[in-house]
Amino acid sequence: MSKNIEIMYSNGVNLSSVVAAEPTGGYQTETSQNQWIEVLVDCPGCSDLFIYRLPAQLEIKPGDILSVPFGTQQVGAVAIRLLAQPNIDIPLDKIREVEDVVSRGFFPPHYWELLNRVAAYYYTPLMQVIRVALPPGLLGRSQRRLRLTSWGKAEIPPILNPTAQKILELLQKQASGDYSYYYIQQKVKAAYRGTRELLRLGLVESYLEPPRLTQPKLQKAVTLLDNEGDLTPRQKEIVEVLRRRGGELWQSELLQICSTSTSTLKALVEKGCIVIEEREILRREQNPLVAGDQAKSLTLAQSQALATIQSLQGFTQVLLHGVTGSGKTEVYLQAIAPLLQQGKSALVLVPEIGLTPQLTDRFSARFGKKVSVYHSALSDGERYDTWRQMLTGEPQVIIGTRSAIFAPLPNLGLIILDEEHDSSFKQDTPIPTYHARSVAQWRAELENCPLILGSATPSLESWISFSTSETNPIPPTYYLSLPERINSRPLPPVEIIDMRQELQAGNRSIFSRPLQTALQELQDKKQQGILFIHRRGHSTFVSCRSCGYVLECPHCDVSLAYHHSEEGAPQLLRCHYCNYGRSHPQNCPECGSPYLKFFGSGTQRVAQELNRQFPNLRLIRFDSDTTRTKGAHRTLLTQFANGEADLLVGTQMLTKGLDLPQVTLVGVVAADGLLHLSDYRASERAFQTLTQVAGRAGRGEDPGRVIMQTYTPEHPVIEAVQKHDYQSFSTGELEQRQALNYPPYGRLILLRISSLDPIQVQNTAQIIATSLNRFADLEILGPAPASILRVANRYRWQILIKFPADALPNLPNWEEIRELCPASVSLTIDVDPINIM
DNA sequence: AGCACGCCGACT
DNA sequence: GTCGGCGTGCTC
Repeated sequence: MSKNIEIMYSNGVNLSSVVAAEPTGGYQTETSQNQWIEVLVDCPGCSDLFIYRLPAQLEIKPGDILSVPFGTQQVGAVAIRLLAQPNIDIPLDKIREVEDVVSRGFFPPHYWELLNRVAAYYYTPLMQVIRVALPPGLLGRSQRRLRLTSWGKAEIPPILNPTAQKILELLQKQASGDYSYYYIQQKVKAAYRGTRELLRLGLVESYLEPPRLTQPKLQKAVTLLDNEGDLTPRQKEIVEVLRRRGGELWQSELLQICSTSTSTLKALVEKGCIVIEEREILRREQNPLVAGDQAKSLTLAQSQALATIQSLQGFTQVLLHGVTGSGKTEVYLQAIAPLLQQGKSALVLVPEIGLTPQLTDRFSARFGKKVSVYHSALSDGERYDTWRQMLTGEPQVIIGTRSAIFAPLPNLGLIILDEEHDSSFKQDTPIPTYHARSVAQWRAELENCPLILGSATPSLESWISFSTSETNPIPPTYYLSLPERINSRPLPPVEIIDMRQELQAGNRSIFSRPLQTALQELQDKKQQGILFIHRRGHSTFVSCRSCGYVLECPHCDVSLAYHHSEEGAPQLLRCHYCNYGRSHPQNCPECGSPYLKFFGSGTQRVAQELNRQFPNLRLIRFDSDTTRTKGAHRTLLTQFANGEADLLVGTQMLTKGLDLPQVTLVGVVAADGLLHLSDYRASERAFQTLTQVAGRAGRGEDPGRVIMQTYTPEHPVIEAVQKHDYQSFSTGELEQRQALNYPPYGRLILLRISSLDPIQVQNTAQIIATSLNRFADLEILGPAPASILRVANRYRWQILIKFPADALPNLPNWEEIRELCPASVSLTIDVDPINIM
C-alpha cells in the first residue's frame, strides 16, 4: 500500500531528490573542502534551496537548524547538504554567510524520509512539515520594531498628522514605548504614513530585533569537592548537608535547606571546597508524585495479546480491539517494559490532553522518570526541553498528542496509537493536514518497529485492513481481540428511552422519567454518574418569541450560543466558531420585544436544570469551558474521584478514555444531536462516541447501567450501541460506504477554498471544478458552499474529489490548480479529510 | 513573512 | 507634476 502511495504522489513537487542526500549517516568528515551549504529557508513560498557560505570556525552538518540572513531579516533554516562548489551561477558576492547554528543533531535515522513522505503525501512544502515536527521557538525570525527615542518620550510634539499622532500616543502609553511594526499595523490603519512622519521628526526609531529563540534554562548547581580546608562551623554544616544529599544540589535548594546566603557559599568556593556552575535544568510539567506500581496479572485474552506483541519482529501492525474496560493500557505497559530494558524507546499517542492525566499517571507509576509528556498545551520551554531530552537517546516513553508522532526518538522500539479511531489524530488546519495514524504507519515502517492501534471502536479504515484475511500481507498484521472486561465485569446494559413517548406522556423535561429515577437513586445510594451532552454552553440559540428573530454571529453564518455566567455577571452570547462574544440583549434587536427564548440545551443549561430538579446532587461540569486552564482536567477529575461530586456533566471530552471505577450510571441526554449530521462519517462517529461514553459505566466493583435518550430509537446506530455490537454496525456501515465509494473503499481529497470576497470564492471554486472535470478517473463533488458558508468573515466553498483507493488515478498537478486562485482566495488541499462539513 | 520596486489615481 | 495608495516579486 505505502509503495503505491509513493508512486501516486511523486508527481508533485519532488523534494525527495532534494533531501535524499543522507544527512544522517554519511556526514562528510572533511568539511574543509566544503565552503558552501544548501539550506531550506523558513519562508512561505520558498520551497527551493538557498546557498550560503560556511563561516570559518563554525561546523555545520546537514540536519542542523540554522539562523541565516534572508533579505533584510534573519530567519530560521535547516542545513540540507554541504557543497564543495556553488552549484548555481549566481555572483559569489551575493552569497551570504550562515549566522549561527541553533540546534544540532536533530533528525535521527530515517527522519528525513518520514518528513519527505508527509510533505509529498499531503502536498505540503517540506518546511511546513519540519515546523510541526520541531518544538516552537527553534525556527526564529527577526522582527521589525518601532520604539520612542528619548526625544519622542519627552517632547510635546508639534502638530502631527492624525495617524502619526495615534501611533505616538500608542507608544507613549506603553511603559517601554516599543511595539512591533506588525502590532502597530493591526492597531492603526495606514500606519506607514504616520511611521514615516515620526521617523523623519526623530521621535521614533525603527530597529530589527534578532530572532528570539527558546533557550535551555540554566540554573546554578553546587558540587562538593574533596579537599576539606579549614572551615568555620557554619561552613562545615553546609558541606555536611551537601555530602548527605549526594554531593550535588541546586544552589537554590541548598540555600533554602541551610537558610544561608550566596556569600557563605562564595567563601566555600574560595576555599576550594565546592564549585558552583550553571547547569541545564529540564522544564517539565509538574506531575504529582505517584506511587510506583507493579505489573498487574492479566486475563487470558490480555496475556495472549501480550505474547503476540512481544513476539513481533520489525515492522508489523497490530489492531488491539478491546471493549471498553478490557485493560488495553495494561497490555501497553507490559509491552513497553521489556523494550526499555533493551535500551529502546516507545511512543504512545493519545487523542487529547483531557485524558492524559490518568494515563500519564499510570505510565509514571510504572516507569517513573522515563515517562515524558509532549503536547501543545505545554509551555514553549517545556516542549523545547522535552524535545531536546529525546535527542539524548536514553530509553524512554513519550506520551503525546498528534504532533508527538514526530518526536525525534533515535531508538524507537514501538509506536502505540490509543483510541486510534479518534478524529483528533487528523489535523485539518493548518497544513500539513496529516493523520497521525498514517504518519505512524510510515514511521513504524521506516524505523522497522511494530505499531499498535488500540480501540474499543476501531475506525472502519483500520477494521477493514485487519479483518480482510489477505495471505502474507506486508507488513504482517495481527488482529488481537480483548472481548471481555477485566475481572469478568459485564458491559453495562443500555436502556433506550424514546423521548417521543415521554412527551406523549406529558413529560416536557429534558430528563426522561427513567433518567430522573436513576438520578434520584444515584443520590440515595451514594454512587456516581456521568451525564453526556452533545454541546457546551447553555442554549444553542436565542430567538425572539414575537418576531422569530435569531441572534447570529456578525462574522459567521451561525447562531450565537447563550452562556450563562455567574450570578450578577453580564450574560454572554458566544460564537462557537470564531469565539465572538457579546452581551445578551434585554430586547430583541429586530422588534424590541423583551421576550427572548433559549432553545437547545448545552452543558450549562443541563447543569442548571439539574440544580433545580435535584438540588442536593453535587455536580461538576466537564467541558472545554471549564477545563480551559492548565491543570483543570486533573483538578476536576481528582475532585470527582475523591467523591466531592456525584455527577460529571460534560461533552465529548468524557468519552476519551476516562477510567472512573466508581461510575455506575451513564446518561445520554440526547443521542440525536450526533446522529443527524450531514457527512458520511456521522454514523461512525456517533457509534464510536456513544459506545465510548456508555463504556464509562460499571468499570469498578459495582455494575453499571446506561440510559440513552433519543427521538429515533430505531436508528441502526442506536440499536448497535445498545447491543454492544461493533461487528454488525461495521458490516452495515461498510456496505453503505462501498455502495457510494466512500472511504475505506474510495479515497477523498477535499479542496477548501475561502476568501473574504463571496463572489470571488464562488467563481474560483467553479473554475477549479471545471478544470478538474478533465480527469476522467476522478469523481468531482461540488463546488458547494461549506455547510456554514461564512466563518470569521471568510466565505468558504469546497470541492470533494473521490477516487478508488486501490487504483492509481491520474491526479491533477496541484501547482496548476493553485494558479487558478487569485491572491485573495486561499486554497487548502486536505488529503483524506475527516471533517468535510 | 517583510520589504523593495513600480504602476496608477487624487492632490499641490 | 508629485505624493502616496497598493499589487507583484524577490530573498542565496
